[in-house]
Amino acid sequence: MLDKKYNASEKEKKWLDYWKENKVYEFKRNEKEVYSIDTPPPTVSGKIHIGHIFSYTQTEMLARYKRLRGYNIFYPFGFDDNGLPSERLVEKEQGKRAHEIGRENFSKLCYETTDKYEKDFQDLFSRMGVSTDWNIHYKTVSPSTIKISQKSFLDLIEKGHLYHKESPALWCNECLTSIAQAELETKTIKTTFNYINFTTVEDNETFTIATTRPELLPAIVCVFVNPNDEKHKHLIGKTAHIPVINVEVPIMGDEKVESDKGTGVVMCCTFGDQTDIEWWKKYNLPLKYIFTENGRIIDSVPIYGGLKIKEARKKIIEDLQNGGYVVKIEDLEHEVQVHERCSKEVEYSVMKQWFIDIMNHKEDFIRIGNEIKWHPSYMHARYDEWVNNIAWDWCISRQRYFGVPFPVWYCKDCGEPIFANVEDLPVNPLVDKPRIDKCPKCGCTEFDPETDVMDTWATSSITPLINMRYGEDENYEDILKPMSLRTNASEIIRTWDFYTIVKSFYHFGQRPWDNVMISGFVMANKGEKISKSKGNSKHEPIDLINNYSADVLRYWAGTGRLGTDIVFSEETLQRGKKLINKIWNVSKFIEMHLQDYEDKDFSDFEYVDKWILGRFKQMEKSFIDYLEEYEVGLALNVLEKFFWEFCDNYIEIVKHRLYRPEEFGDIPRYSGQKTVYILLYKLLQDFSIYFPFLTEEIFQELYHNNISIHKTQIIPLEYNFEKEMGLGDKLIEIISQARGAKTNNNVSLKTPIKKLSIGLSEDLKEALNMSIKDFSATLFIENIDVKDINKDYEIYDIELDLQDNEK
RNA sequence: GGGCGCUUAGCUCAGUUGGGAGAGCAUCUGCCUUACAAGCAGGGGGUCACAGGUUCGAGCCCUGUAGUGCCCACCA
Repeated sequence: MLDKKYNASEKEKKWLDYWKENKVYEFKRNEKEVYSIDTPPPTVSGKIHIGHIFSYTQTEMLARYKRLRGYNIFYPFGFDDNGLPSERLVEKEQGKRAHEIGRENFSKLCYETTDKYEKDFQDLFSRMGVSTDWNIHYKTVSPSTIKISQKSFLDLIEKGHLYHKESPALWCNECLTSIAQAELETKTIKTTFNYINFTTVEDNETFTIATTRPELLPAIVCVFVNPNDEKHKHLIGKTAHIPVINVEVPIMGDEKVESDKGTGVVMCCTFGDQTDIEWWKKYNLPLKYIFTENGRIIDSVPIYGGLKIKEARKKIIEDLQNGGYVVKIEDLEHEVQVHERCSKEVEYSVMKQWFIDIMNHKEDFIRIGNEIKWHPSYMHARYDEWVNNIAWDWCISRQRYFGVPFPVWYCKDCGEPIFANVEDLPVNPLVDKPRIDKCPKCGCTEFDPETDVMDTWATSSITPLINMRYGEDENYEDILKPMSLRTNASEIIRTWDFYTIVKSFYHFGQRPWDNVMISGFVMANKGEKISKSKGNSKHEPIDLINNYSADVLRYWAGTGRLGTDIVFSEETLQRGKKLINKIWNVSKFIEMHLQDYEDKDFSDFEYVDKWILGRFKQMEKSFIDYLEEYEVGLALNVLEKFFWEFCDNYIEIVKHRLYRPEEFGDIPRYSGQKTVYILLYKLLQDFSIYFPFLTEEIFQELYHNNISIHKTQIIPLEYNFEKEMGLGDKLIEIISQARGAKTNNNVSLKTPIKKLSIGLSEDLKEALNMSIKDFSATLFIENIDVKDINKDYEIYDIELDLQDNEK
């Protein structure tokens, strides 16, 4: 028998052990169709906050739904322990920078630290009831992942989509590495807008340029004006003299200059921004690179060499002012691009880097985006927007330590790259040697290893390949090309989703998944996103689980609409707690009345039973429709609404029949038993998506016809009770009004109704006749006076027996 | 400045082809009813952000404005 009260913490532990022991969520190849989910590997350097719980749980619910629909679920978890975030975590824990610790030791520390955090993550997700098979989980830095990532690299080399080139790249002089466009964030900073006078060499005409970055003057290679700018176009073709540093550069015209921005005259430096790079390429301008990799001016620049960028800015402004070249200085607040990992302003560097070709295949990436079904559909536009506006090939070189090494050496003499053989992977070029003993190009016998490591996203983007064990003897390539579903929040559409599509297209020429499901964000308050920097995540997931239970927290995570932000709300948790309590109580009630029940073929249902079965069928259709659109929250809405109606109306009606067979008859009682037997089973199945623990406990106690409720299948009801449904709803309205009459008289609902005078349509009269016993018992009616009318129904008079109340 | 969302009761949120404005919490009033007082029944509470437009009819469709969120651009 079910306990009087449901003890969540005790039961949740019990079923976690049970599921593990019985391998309920184990993935095994079988004849069933596979449904596969590519779920985001959380960064172990971060903390799991309720935002993660929100989106991961929604995915998990989908996995449970598909499992109940008979699919073989391939649902692995991964951990992202790769790259800079892990390095920064270790540096923070050690209180030292990576280069102080040394490459070998530092990598070791990274492995140890990430292992430790992974364990915590795994425990937390398990506690939430995540139905993953931990045997197929992966991490983004492990020998097998490195192997697959290097294999991916070599495949792209072979296919000609990867190239090594000296080219301007975004550079972070805090992290001392190049970064990709996708790793940029914007930040508002206060700076000054400096108006500086230049002169023409030819006729000594003064003109003014405005810049926020005067320290770039030594890097100036050209001055641009718009050829249609009446005020300035006469300058084109002349030569500009740059004050203080005393160099002369040409003045040229380009349409891209906006005459109403600043003074309408722009200096082009190598490099200050994206436009500089465009012009540098377009007009084949010289390269004057003036920054060191750690953010200083190179020594060869007179006066300013050796200064930090901001010191140089200050000094050059002073020098310009002293020379009388500064017209004015305005305070300015503007957005700059910063590295998302450290929030420091980025610069541009020019060095040899590995790039993946993006620009030549944008149309293919758009086409693949069109082949994927996006949930909700409007998220597709964000993907298109990003792909259409991307301006760079993807730089995957990082001048860091902890990451996937490039399987590459370079000839010491001619620089020819020597690639590792696929069968030797994984390789670490710092330790391993190339197979060949001399350079095929120049014959030199010495090689330098590539010291860079790959961008984190270069590996994260192949999670489908990691999942399918790409290129291994035993693999899942046959069932995971493409995977069924990718899930993530909207902010990484541009990175994770996009890069995964790029890789999948290059490796297989096809989409990586059929569907993408995008979740919303959890807000701390209205209009305030939860973020680490604000420290506004007030609730630790583990505390919430301990205080409320995993099922309750899952309820919160399972509310709301896909892709829509929600505010964390303790009231929603309370609501979930009440719902769970209600499910428990009604199950106890049903269990009590099924003690002598034997399931057998029976279709002669009582009228009211047909009504509730019909209602369930109607609800279940919309429940399933929502889930097929990945709307777990909306599905829960309709389920919950039905459930309360089931309790408050149907159970209240049927209980008399269940309690008193001598009064109602054995067959009507059996009809009620069969109805609650079927409906509780189906309700438990539907709720099991949201409350895996609670429903398992009840299922094992009442039905136990399977090793787990999570291994059962949802099979829609075949009954067709269209007619009973509509009329039944009307009868409920009448019952509700009669109950209202009692409440309005401040008497108990048990108070007998002496006489109910009511007018009914023909249909309703028939319906009432068919359920008259249930109807009377529910309302404690002694006498009904029924008239014929044209409309559905009308209550003329309710006469209550108020004697008890008057004493 | 651009793309895509959001704005509905005091709070948290639903509202699926345009026709009834809803749920939970909070609040008020009753009720111990052979599952459940962590419950049951009932009431009050909304110019559906604002302004126009289309339509017999708009929370829903169109245009604009404001606030807000994600992403991007803007470093002249």
